[in-house]
Amino acid sequence: MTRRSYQRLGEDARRNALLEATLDCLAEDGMAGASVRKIADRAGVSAGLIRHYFSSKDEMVHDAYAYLMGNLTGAAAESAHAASEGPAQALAHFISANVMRPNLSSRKVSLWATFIGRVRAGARYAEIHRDSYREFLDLLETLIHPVLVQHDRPADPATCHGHAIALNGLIDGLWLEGSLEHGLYDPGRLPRIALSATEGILRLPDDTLVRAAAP
Amino acid sequence: MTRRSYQRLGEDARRNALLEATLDCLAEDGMAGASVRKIADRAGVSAGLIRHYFSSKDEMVHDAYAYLMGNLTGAAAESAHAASEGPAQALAHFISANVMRPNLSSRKVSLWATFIGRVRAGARYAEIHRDSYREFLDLLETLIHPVLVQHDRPADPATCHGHAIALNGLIDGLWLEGSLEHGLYDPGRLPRIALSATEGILRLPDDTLVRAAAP
DNA sequence: CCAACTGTTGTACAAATGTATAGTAACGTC
DNA sequence: GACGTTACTATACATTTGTACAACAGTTGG
Repeated sequence: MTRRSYQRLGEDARRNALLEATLDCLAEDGMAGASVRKIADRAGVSAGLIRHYFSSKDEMVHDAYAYLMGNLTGAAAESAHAASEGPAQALAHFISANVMRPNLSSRKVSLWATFIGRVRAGARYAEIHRDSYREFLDLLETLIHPVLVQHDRPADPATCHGHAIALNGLIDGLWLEGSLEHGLYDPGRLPRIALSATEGILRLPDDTLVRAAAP
Repeated sequence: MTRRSYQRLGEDARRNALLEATLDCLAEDGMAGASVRKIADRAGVSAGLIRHYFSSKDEMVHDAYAYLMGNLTGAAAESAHAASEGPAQALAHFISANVMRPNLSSRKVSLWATFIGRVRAGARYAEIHRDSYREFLDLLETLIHPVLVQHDRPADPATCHGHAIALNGLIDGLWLEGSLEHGLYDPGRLPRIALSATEGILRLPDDTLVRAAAP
């Protein structure tokens, strides 16, 4: 019996490769099709290895969820951080980034939805969801507040929180439908729609954010 | 060998029972856990019967998706239709209905998300999604237009369409997070948040819709 | 260059899966 | 009340699943 040759990888490299392979399989075939054998195949290792890194398949899938959400929020937060011309620009860039590539991606939406479908029944999924959602809301609130102050709009915590909830809904929904590429409209219109809607929700003068987002 | 006694049901009754059982199983265990045996158990029939009504398990799941979406949009459309005091009230009721029970339901969101996760890879899922999304957008546009006219706001088709996209995003996102019961805020606040945000997006005077929705 | 460590492979196994099919019994019809 | 139709049950079968485990080989330190 000849045995496959292989390369020993460090703890983290192999772990990440397995998580990426898990996400690939999940994006293609959903929970039903992501078997340990397919995942191992995709990662270029044998099925048995998975249990060397994760105590069960479930644990691996949970970790893959947390890994995905970290990437998603991280990418959007970065583009807000990169904006240096005042709070309106930071908010505008953050919102735009969420409805443009690379965040706007059918693969990412598919994964996100597959996991969301498990939140109700799986306590661990619910935990990861709640954490990433809270992080997103907090981020939004800190971006909204200075913009409201700048335009002399009410900016008490309750108002900010309500606005953050509404904006998160808007972003989630637009990101979702835009990513699914159903061909009902051009996703290129999304940033403008999102910014204009945000101006309305926050009762800012028209074009405040649209102008801030322009290059 | 004693054989289970049973009752012969009409074509439609049994079909619907199987679709409901499918949704129940999907809501609990996702695609991975919804096996023909579990579904048959839940419906109180033997596993073999499924193939008498559906040519394959996949076909049954597809049908269950279409069945679910029909119910969701139908319920919201009804509450808009029931409003008889002008266009603002119809729009306000439609939006409220989408972020309140019975549409606000963790079971429904779980199902919806599980299906959305399959849209990318399954052509039939994509078709059902596109159809139900288009129906929702059209419905929104016909509700928005008279309200804009009433308040002397621009109401050309392009503007209406953009507003419908934004509103759909807002509704989707709020419905989703509200249904997941993560405990980060009180879902009872959602109708007010949704209506206030809609006023902003459509640039209507404050409280126009909030007042219209009041009993 | 050898020895110890452990990342990695391959195989084994019971349980669960979708489908196929033979046979049974409930119901409408005459 | 016998009869034919068919909704329905039960069993069988090949595949796939998650997990377990023994054997192997790449790597590191001496």
